[in-house]
Amino acid sequence: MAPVGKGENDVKIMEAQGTGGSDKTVMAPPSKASRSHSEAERKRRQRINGHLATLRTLLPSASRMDKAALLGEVVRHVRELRCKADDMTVGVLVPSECDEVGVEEGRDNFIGDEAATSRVKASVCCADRPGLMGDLGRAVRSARARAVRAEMATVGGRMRSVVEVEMVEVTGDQGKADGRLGRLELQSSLRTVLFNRDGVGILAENYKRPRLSSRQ
DNA sequence: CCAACAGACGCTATATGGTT
DNA sequence: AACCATATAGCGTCTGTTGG
Repeated sequence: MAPVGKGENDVKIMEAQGTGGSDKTVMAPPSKASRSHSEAERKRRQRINGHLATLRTLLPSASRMDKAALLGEVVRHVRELRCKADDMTVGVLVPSECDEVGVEEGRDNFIGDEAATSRVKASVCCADRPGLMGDLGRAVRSARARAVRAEMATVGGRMRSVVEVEMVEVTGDQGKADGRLGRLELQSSLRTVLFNRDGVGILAENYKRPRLSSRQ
C-alpha cells in the first residue's frame, strides 16, 4: 500500500535541450542518503505503531479505537490507576517518589493545668541509605526533642519513617511559642539530613521538572 | 570549531474504509 | 459516487551528537 506520487522517484531533472528544445522530465534513482532516510523513517513509524499495538493489548476496550482515541484512553486509564493506588495507600506507611519532610502537631501532656511536653509527629521520605536512621536520630536530638516511637517502611530503595517525638518544656504562652519554634527547628534539622547528603535531596515543594529541549 | 550523521517532526500526497 | 476521517509513506528541515 505504498502511496505513490510524492514518492522516492519523484525527482525531476530538467534537461536543457538547447535552443527551442522542450523540457524533459526523467525519474532519477533515489540517492543512497534518501534511501537510508526513508528506511530510518519507516523503522521509526514501525516502532511507534508497535508500541501503540502493545497499548491496545493492555487496554482490550481500545482494540477498535483510532490512535488519538487510544492515547486518550491510555491517559484516562493511567489516571484511574493512580487514583486507585493513592486510595490503597491512604493510612499505610508507603514511601513516595518525592523526598519530603513533614512535621505535624500532636497532643500535649499535662502536669496539672500546664502542658509539660508536646508530642509531634515527624515524617521523612527519601532514598534509603546506610546510616540514615542514625542521622535522623541526631537531627531529632539536635532539635532538643526525644523520639518516643518510630515506624519505618522501605520499598524499592525508598524509605518512609514516621517518628513521634516529644518536645520538652511547653508551659504558658512562652512555652507555646517555644513549641512552634521547636517544630520549625525539628523540620529544619530533618531537611538538613535530606539535603546535606551530596546535595541530592529534592523536596517535593522544590522539585522542578528537568528542562527539556525547546523542540518538544 | 565544523562537517557528517542520525533522529525527530511537520507537511504533503495518496490509499482505504465508512457514511450519506 | 462523493465526501470525510484516518492511516501510511516520503521528503525537507531542524537539532543534538560525534569524530576529526
